Amino acid sequence: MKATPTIKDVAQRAGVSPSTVSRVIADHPRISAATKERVRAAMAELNYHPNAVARSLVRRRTYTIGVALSRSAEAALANPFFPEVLRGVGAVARQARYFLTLTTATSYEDEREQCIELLTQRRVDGLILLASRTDDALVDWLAQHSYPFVVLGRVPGRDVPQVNNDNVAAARAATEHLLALGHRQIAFIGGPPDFVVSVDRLAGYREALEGAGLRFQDDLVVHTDFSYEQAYVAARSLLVGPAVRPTALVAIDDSVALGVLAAARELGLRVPEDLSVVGFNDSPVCAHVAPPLTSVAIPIFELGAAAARMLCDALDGVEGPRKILLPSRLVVRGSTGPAPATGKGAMPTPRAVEVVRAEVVRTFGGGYAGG
Amino acid sequence: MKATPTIKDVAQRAGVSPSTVSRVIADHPRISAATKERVRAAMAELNYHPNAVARSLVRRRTYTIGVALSRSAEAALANPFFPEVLRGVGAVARQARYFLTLTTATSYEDEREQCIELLTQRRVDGLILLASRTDDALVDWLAQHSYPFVVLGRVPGRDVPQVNNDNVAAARAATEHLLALGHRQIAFIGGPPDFVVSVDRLAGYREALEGAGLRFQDDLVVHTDFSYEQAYVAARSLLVGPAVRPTALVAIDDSVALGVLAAARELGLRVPEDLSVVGFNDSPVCAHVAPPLTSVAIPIFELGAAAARMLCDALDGVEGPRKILLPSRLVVRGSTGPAPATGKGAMPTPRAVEVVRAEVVRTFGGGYAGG
DNA sequence: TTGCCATATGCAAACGTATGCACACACCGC
DNA sequence: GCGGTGTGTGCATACGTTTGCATATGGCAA
Repeated sequence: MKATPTIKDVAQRAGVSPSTVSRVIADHPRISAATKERVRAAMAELNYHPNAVARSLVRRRTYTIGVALSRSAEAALANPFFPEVLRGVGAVARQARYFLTLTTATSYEDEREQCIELLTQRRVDGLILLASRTDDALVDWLAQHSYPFVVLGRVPGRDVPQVNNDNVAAARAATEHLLALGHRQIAFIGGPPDFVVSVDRLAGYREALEGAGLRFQDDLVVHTDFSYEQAYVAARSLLVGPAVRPTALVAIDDSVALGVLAAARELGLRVPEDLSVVGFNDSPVCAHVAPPLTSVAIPIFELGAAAARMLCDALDGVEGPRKILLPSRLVVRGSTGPAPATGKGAMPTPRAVEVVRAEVVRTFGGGYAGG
Repeated sequence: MKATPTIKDVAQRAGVSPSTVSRVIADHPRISAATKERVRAAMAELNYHPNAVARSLVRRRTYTIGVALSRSAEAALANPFFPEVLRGVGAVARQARYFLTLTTATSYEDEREQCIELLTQRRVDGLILLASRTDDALVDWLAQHSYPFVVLGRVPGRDVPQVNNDNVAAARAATEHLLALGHRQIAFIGGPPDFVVSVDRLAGYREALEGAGLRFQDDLVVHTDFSYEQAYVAARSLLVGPAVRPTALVAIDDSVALGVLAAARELGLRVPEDLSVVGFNDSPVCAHVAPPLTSVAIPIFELGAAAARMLCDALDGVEGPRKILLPSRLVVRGSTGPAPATGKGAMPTPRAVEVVRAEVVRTFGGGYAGG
């Protein structure tokens, strides 16, 4: 393979100067049609392609954005979140002529280091990062050095560009679904308490309870990580504990809900007759387990797409909203049903929701897209 | 934010020339310890970071590798393949001081275009790509232009650098496991026939049958895509067809196996009493469905890591194998059991495998790591 | 003819770094 | 005192583009 042709080779071949070739590449209006054609012919003959590195150097733009997703436990393997958000980011980025560079780290610190490296070395023009913890040193650093970035998730108390789904509304809707089915003892299995998503979903759960005039009970709430195994343990403790056994349960993630299903099966509890279960994320597996899992569908692709749109706009100097909140959908399947009749006169079951194969979908939440 | 400091600012501050600063960055042995210290102090004071773009231009290396995974149906959402292979690639790449750029495309053609763009524009030093189809125009193009690349998968009949798991051996082992349980009517649900993985796993299935003295029967083989829904349809056709109903089934993917489980449930067939099922990939969900799914575990992380190692070595001029074949593990769970006794005198069940909660793991396959 | 404007192109200087070569200096042995 | 060797640093130039400014050319009005 001979040396890659440069702009000079093309210039020589077309009988013009390198600057003219450069202007042809940019489709400059002051270059005559005849010259453009001749130069383009030369480029084709030599199979010339502009060197992106050299362009980046002089334009001071790489047209690459960094994506940091691995920093969260949510991006774990079983979770469809990771590839789906990347699809969304990629679709918009490509359309806006940006490339993607991503970090792959195992620890929070390593991830932070990689992001800083990407920006200080000017390998990327901006960053999209998944923010999960309630306090995040990287976000502070980025804001302080005024690097362009967009956060996927919510950063409490900091006014930074962010895209999120309305987790409070989502959890409220999930809980209200159970309330509407007549449940009164509703438990909540949350994630680590230093995760924003845990805080928000717990808040939504609480709002729904209090909105229905019920008391928030500490002993119906348990925190785990996002794993199936931990959820299994947590569910057992909730279901065989000394307290009144809950008839319904909101799980912070589908994998957690699967752990709950396993625990219930083990304890001889039927779902949904004895226990209703709601999960989050509407991962593909929800439709494929027995019973099919009722779950809150998060618009993952759209989250990624919105974040990319926001960042690309900022980089291209286009005005736009700096905060976006996307709505979710409750997908009702077989794992939720009417509350069992209690011994003492049976709570009324307001109205049964169709729970068979057909999925009942409801949309809710979203908003705050102000500048 | 003031302008980013350059090597010249550091030089001025340290009272040396830019070239000396450059040599300090590279830890050149001919720079005195005193000078090095002074320059490093200046770098720290100015918060200087070398500009990667400028370095790339003059070194003619970006220290970035492109990763193209979205080109395969295998990389679909529900599939843990995608993030896991990326983890493997990322771990090795980072260690070798390379960054990752990835393509996100929806079509095969778009993906091809993006890869070519990455290489011709010199945005990346090399490419790792998932090759799934039996014929692949991109692989030809890469080889012809002698760009550095490594294929994840197998490219039949082309001698290109590649990393793969031994799909023939894996499918053979899965089938032999069923044979050992006494099954004689074993069906196979494969993927699209123009996928190498389909061809290889079918070949392994066939080898196992013929090794046991059984005839390969066309009507026990069905091709679908990798989706749950299509698998459900295919499984129904196999299980209610006019032919003798199979007592066991090898599915090309876990999602396909889940579709089979659903079809069986629907038809009132018990698993594993009436039908044994084996899947591929050992995705996390396998352990969490009822019955837990026996599956062939592919070393996905290791595939990614090996591919990255191979590419980085090639880029760094290090000698190494150009083909790697990794072994797989059969993870036996509850979805496979002894063949049901036939009316006419019952096939002997050679030996029961432990199938309860505990997982029986066996390793097999692998090889061909020659230069 | 002169002057002026529009159009089309070239010149040269950037962008921030790496590196071959020259050079200054000190030290050494003869 | 000389050539020789080693050590530490600077000078230029190169990497492949983009772009502000200058300039050449032609047409046209005065």
